[in-house]
Formats: sequence, C-alpha cells, structure tokens
Amino acid sequence: MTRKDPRRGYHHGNLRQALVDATLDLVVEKGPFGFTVAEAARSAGVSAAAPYRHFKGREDLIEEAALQGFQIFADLMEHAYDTGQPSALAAFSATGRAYLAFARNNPGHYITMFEAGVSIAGNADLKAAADRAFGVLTRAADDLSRHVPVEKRPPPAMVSNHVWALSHGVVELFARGNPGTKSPFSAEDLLETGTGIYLRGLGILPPD
Amino acid sequence: MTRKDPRRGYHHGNLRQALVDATLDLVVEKGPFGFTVAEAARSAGVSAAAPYRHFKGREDLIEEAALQGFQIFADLMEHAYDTGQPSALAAFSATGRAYLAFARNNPGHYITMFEAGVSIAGNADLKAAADRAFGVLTRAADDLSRHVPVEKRPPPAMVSNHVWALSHGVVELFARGNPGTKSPFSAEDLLETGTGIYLRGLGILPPD
DNA sequence: TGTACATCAGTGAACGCGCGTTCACTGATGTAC
DNA sequence: TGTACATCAGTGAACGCGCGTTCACTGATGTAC
Repeated sequence: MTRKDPRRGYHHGNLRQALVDATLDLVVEKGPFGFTVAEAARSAGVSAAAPYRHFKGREDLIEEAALQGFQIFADLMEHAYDTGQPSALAAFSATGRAYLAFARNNPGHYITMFEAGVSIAGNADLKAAADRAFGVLTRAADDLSRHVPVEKRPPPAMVSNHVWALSHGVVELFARGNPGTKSPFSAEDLLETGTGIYLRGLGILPPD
Repeated sequence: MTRKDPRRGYHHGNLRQALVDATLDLVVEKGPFGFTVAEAARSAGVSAAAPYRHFKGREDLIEEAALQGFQIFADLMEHAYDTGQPSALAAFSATGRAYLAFARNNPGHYITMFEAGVSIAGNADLKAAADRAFGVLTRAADDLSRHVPVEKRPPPAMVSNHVWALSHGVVELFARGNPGTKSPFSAEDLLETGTGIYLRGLGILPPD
C-alpha cells in the first residue's frame, strides 16, 4: 500500500514543501537575499545537507518557490477574470484587485517572483506560469479595449502593461512598510482610484 | 596651503568617492545584495580594510550611495519642473520624463535607493533628500490639479502617488532586462502613453 | 627654509563566522517472492 | 505472513570560501615654530 496519509511522506514527511514554505517565510522576514539554504533547513528541523535530497541547490529552491507563486497567481487571476464575466469592466477590475490581494496575502511568493533575482525567462516552467498569469491581464485589457472607439484604442498589450506597471509600483511602494514611503492612502485605494482615472482616460468610464 | 587639487586627496585621492562609485557599479552588475565591501575595495585598488577609514561599515557605504542618488534625483526633478514652467502640464510631464531618465542613466543609484533594502526613514539625510525629490512631484501634481474642476479633483498627493507608482513600476518591469518581461513597448513609450491616458482621465488633456 | 612632531590614510595579517555543497554512512520504509 | 533485499531520505562531519571587521603598524602628508 502506498502512503495512506499524504501529509506524511517518508521520514520527515513533505520536507520538500516544508523547505519551500520556510523559504517563503525567510524571504519575507530577511529580504530576498537574506535567505539561506542552511536556515531554511534549520527552520524545517533538518540538517543542512537534507535540502540537497530535494533540490539541486539554492537557486533551485528559490525557483520552486517562485514557480508555486506564479501558479497560485495565475489561478487567482483566472478566477477573478471569470468572476467578473460577462462584464469586461468587472472582469478587468477584478483582476486588478486580485493582483493586489495576491501581493498582500503572499508576500513571500511575490518577493521570490519579482525581487529575488530569479530569471523568469531562464526557466521554461516559470515562463509558462508567468505567461498564463499575464495572459489573463492582457485578455481583460483586450475585452475592455473593444469598448473604445478604434481610432483612439491603444494596443491591448499596452493597456495591460500600464496596469501591470501601476499595480507593481503600488505594491512595491505602498503595500509594504519598506521605505519611509508612507502614503496617506492605502494601496487598495491607490490602485482603485488610479485605474479608475486611467479607465476614464480611455473613455471606458464616463467622465464623471 | 590646503590641497590645491581637489581630485587628489591624501594617499589614494578620494577613496571615499571611489568606493561609492565602485558600489554603484557592483550593485548594477551583481544585484543589490551581490555587493560586498571587500569587492568594492578591490575594485578601488585598496586593501579590504581601507574602507573602514571612510565608512562605519557596509550599511554606511550603501547609504552614502543612496544619499547621493537622492540628491542627484532631487536636483534633476527640480530642474525638470523649472524647465516646464510656467505650464503646469509641461512641468508635470518633464518631471515624469526626468524620473525615467534618472532610472536609466543612474541604475546603480536607483538600485541602492529602492532595491537594496536601505531604510529611508531610518536616516535623516536620506529622508530629507527623498522628501525633496517627491515634493517636486507633488508640487507638479498640485499645479496640475488646479486645472481640474474642484468636485472631481483628487488630492494632489494621490495624483503624485499614482504617477510615482506608475513610473516605478515601469522602471522595474520594463526599463531593465530583469525578468522575461519583455514588452513590445519601450519604457519611455509606456510611461508617456500611460500618463497621457491618466491625464485625460483627470480631464486635463482633451478626450481626443 | 628647515626641522621635529602630529596626524592620518593606508596595509597586511588575523579573527570568527556562516555559507553552499559533498560524501560516506545509517536506519527507516517499501517490495519481491 | 515472513524474510531478504533494495531503495531512499535523512545525518554528521568535513571542505574550501569569502566575508565583515579589528588591530597594530607604517609611511606619507601636513603643521608649528
């Protein structure tokens, strides 16, 4: 009989995932480069050598964490998009909110994905998951663009890049305690109002 | 007579600045945490102990680099603002372009300022320089806001936060080769078109 | 102008540290029959 | 069901490494008189 209890694996039981989880915590606590394999092992309660049974090395471990992040992210984005259907506007807004919610609720993932120096293009799995996530954003932007008169309609990829940049900027500057960059406005407010004004500029929302 | 040639200091001649410059290069080359005091010393051609004549430690060196960055940044922003006067719109656009130009031309500074984990709030000099820079952006947004009917005028600080977030997001995602995040559009185009649409949304640019 | 002294920016050796990684190993788990 | 064997996830010790930092030092530069 093969393992009846999937929570417990061989010896430790899911050491692989425990290491990924430890990585996510460490990266939040000590910054994207404060993370060390040794410390991840320590906090999973195993020897420093154990991680090498599951990962080729430090880079491999971080990439796995980032990969899981992109997969969760893509799932959330897709779900948000579906939730907003059939309204292009509702779908678009929902993906924006999902972006911010993901960054807030999964700071470890967000950091490994965007701040830990992982090369997305250098790893086919990562690339695929990242493309899936941003594909949703582009699709949402595309749907929305159809409501804009052709002659003043920017390319959908451009719209999704604008929104992505705004979202990422808001996350980096205002969704974390990082710098002395306190804002009187919450990240959620900033993203909501920012995209609102932007959509008015596109002519999708009424000028009031 | 005190030093007639300010380029050459004592022994090395401006070791302090040479170390800062080395830091800026290293941080671009190896990422915000790939930087080490030892390597900065090496590339300045001095022993590993020498930096401690000029800086209290690693953190102090990075903070000096970031401080110089904020000062240059603030100067550029002020100059851009002045250049655009008396048109509020021209001044505003110029500061946006200055932001991106600074990030492009001073990647080392930008990294030490925003990605190296330096706490801006924790250093009074840094805080002052950062406030000066973002004060310009807020002033530009404030000037601009006066052209918006009061009832639909968002707080100027909110507008400047929007623009800052968009600018930062564009820099992080599209102005560097970092991730697999290639865009068919240049960072300059994205910022220009993005703020253009945003300003239309504010009712400052005509809807065409 | 010359000399004696003070200052100070560097050196080189040394330290303790924690890291990433490898390796031979061991003991628990799974499997064939 | 029991036994012999294979597999495999861990261990613990060891390695070489480069780092940040300290320290006593030295030799160049500045300064008082």
